[in-house]
Amino acid sequence: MTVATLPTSRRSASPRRRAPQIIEATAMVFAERGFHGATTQDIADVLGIRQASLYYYFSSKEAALELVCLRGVEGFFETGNAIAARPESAQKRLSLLISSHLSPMLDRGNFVKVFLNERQHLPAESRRRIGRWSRGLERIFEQVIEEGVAAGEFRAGLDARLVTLAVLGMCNAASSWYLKENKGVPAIAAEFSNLVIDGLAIRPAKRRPSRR
Amino acid sequence: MTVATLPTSRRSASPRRRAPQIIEATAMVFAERGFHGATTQDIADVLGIRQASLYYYFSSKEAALELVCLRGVEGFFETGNAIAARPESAQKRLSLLISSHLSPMLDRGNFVKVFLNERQHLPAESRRRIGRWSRGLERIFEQVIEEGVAAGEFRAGLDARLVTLAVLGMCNAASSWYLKENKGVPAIAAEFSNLVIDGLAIRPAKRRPSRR
DNA sequence: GACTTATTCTATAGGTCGATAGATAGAATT
DNA sequence: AATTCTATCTATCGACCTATAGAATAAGTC
Repeated sequence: MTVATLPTSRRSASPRRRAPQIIEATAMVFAERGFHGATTQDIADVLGIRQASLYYYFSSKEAALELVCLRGVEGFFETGNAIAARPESAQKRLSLLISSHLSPMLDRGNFVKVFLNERQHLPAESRRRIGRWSRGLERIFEQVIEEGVAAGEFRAGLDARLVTLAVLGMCNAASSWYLKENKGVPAIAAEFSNLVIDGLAIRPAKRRPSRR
Repeated sequence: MTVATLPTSRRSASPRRRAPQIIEATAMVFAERGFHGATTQDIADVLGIRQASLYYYFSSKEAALELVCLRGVEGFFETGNAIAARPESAQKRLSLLISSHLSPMLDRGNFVKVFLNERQHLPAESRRRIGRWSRGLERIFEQVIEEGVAAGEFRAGLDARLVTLAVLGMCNAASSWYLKENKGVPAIAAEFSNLVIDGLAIRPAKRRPSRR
């Protein structure tokens, strides 16, 4: 005995080299069929391995969901915060928020989708932990909108909470159709920004006496 | 033969009197846990009956989902069409569309929620059938928006498809938070309409600085 | 009160799925 | 060459869940 084989701290060939692929496949399957609708067999099929082999990479199906969800939210809050803190107009910052909220759909669409649709199935603890991130992001939007009102950029009297929910709902919905529709993320972001900032109606000549 | 015992056409005490309650409970459970996350036992528990007794009311869990989804979409298309056909401005009609799209959440929130989130798990045939309704509604929004552009009410150059998806995403998202937030449907509809028609920004007071 | 119809029950078959245990093949390390 | 570590495999258990079959009860109806 004696120390014999040092607990092998650094060494090792390269542990879990395939982990990224495994979690990618998991995200894909969860995104497609939902957490409860998907079986671990489905995931294994995508990877071409046996169902039981997955448990080398995660300890339970729920743990796998948590991994996917985490990669689905990571970054949102931080970049949101950074944008909100910029010394620019509320309009500009809101546009940037919308754009940055949409952009992860390019490279992590499945992760985001799973986070949005399946986080309710997380075990209580991690659900609440992840829920905090979510609410934090809402507050960022809400605050920028309120600042816009205070600065006289946005209409007075609007309900910042409702507007926040509207904008986030609009953006989040994109995760369910952006693959089918053939629109680039920048185009979507631009159209959404225009809609939120300026609306659909034409500016000048407000409301002509409805002369038909 | 002869007529013997008339196939009991009218008579009978009153068949499936409890059916409405059963489907209501089903909608509630599906809305809460999702189709695959919910068990027929969960539904039975809500009703205080045995799991197997449910099969007197529906022939399979999937059939139950279809019933719920149908009540979740019914009416949307018809009332949408009626609104689109009115002889009013595109602005007004779009506002009405938004409002009528939100109102079923008052009395059939769970059905709408299940339709939105779980319809993907319907068997192929009914999913496509129900999908037609959905796409029909999208086209109604899209067309009203295009008419608004043609009539010079809405900005030229906007992407009617993207705007439609934005508006519907915004409205549909409400099904997931309208119970937690304490906002009345009319207030939500008003805020959303204002947002979509006029946007957040204050008009640069081009002409006539709205009297003060 | 006999009969019929509506509703719920008991019991269980049959299938699927998540998870564990232990073996094995191959690569890297010593 | 021997050893260690990574990754996957085989085999299987137990739990849960949908759905069926048929009995039992309740609620009218004649």
